[in-house]
Amino acid sequence: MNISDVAEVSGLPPKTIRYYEDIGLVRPARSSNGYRVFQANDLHKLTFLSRSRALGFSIEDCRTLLALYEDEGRASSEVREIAQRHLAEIARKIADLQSMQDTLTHLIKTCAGNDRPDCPILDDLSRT
Amino acid sequence: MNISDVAEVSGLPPKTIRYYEDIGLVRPARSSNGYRVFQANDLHKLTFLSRSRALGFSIEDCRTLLALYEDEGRASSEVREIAQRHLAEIARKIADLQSMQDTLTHLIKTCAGNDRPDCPILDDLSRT
DNA sequence: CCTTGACCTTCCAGCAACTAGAACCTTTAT
DNA sequence: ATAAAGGTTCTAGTTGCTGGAAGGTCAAGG
Repeated sequence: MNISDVAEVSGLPPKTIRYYEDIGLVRPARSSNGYRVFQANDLHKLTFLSRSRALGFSIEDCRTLLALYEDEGRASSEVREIAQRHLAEIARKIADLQSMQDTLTHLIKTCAGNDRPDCPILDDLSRT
Repeated sequence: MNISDVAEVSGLPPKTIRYYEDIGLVRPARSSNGYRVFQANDLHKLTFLSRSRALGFSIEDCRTLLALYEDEGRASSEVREIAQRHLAEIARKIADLQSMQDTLTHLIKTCAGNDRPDCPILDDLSRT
C-alpha cells in the first residue's frame, strides 16, 4: 500500500504519516523507487495512532500506548494509569473552559451590544 | 516601574511582557540605561491582556480588544461579537473534551487495571 | 515515444504563545 | 571591591502538525 491509500484507511493525512515516521512512531519499508510501502502492521499502528490522538492523548502517550499495544506481556494497569492521568487532565481543561464560559456568558448578557461605547466586557477585562 | 514590578502587578511573567512588546501589544518607554519603564497606561494594558488571555482570547483577539478598549468611540457591539465568537469556540472545545471524557471514562471502567495483558482500552484504540 | 497528470520524495518554513538559557550590562548592598 | 539581584538581547526549543517548493516516478492516452 502506498501512503495515500493508508491515509484514507487510517484517517491520517499523508503529511502526518510522514511526520510520524520522522519521529519514529512507524517504520514502513521502502520499495526500490523510494516509495514507502505499508504492511498490515503499519496500518494497524497508524489506525491506533489516529484513534489515540482523536482521544486527545499526547504523542508521547501514544508512543507509550503503542509500545504497550505491541507488548504481549504488558500489564493492563499500565495502560489504565496513562488513560486515568489523561482523563484527569481532560477534566481540568473542561473545568478551565467552563469557568471561562460562565464568565463570558455573564458578560455577554450584560453588554448591550449596540453602537454606544459603554461596555461591561471591556470594564471587566480592565478591572484591576 | 521596572519589568519585574509590572510582572507582579499584572500577573504576567517578565518574559511574556517582553514578548508582548516584541509583537507590538505594548510600547514601554526606555530609561537611559536601556531598562524598560512602564507607565500607568502600560500597566493597564498589561493587566487587560492578562485578564483577556485568562479568558482564553487569542493574541489577535486581544490586540483587537485592546484597540477597542483604547478607542473612546467604539461600539460595544464590536466587543460583544468578538466575545460571542470566542464563547462559541469555547463551547465547541468543551463538547470535544466531553466526548473524549465520556469515551475514556467508559473504557477505564471496563479495564481491570491489573498485571494481566488483556485490556479493553487497547482493544478500543486498535479497533478498525 | 512523448506528454500529461497524479502520484511520490525530501527539505525548509511557519503556525501559537510563550519559555529556557546563554552572554552580557547595571544597580544596589555589603 | 565585589557579589547578588536585577536588567538587556539573542537564539532556539516546545507541540503537532501543515504548506509549499523542487524534483523523481508511474500509468494512460495520442
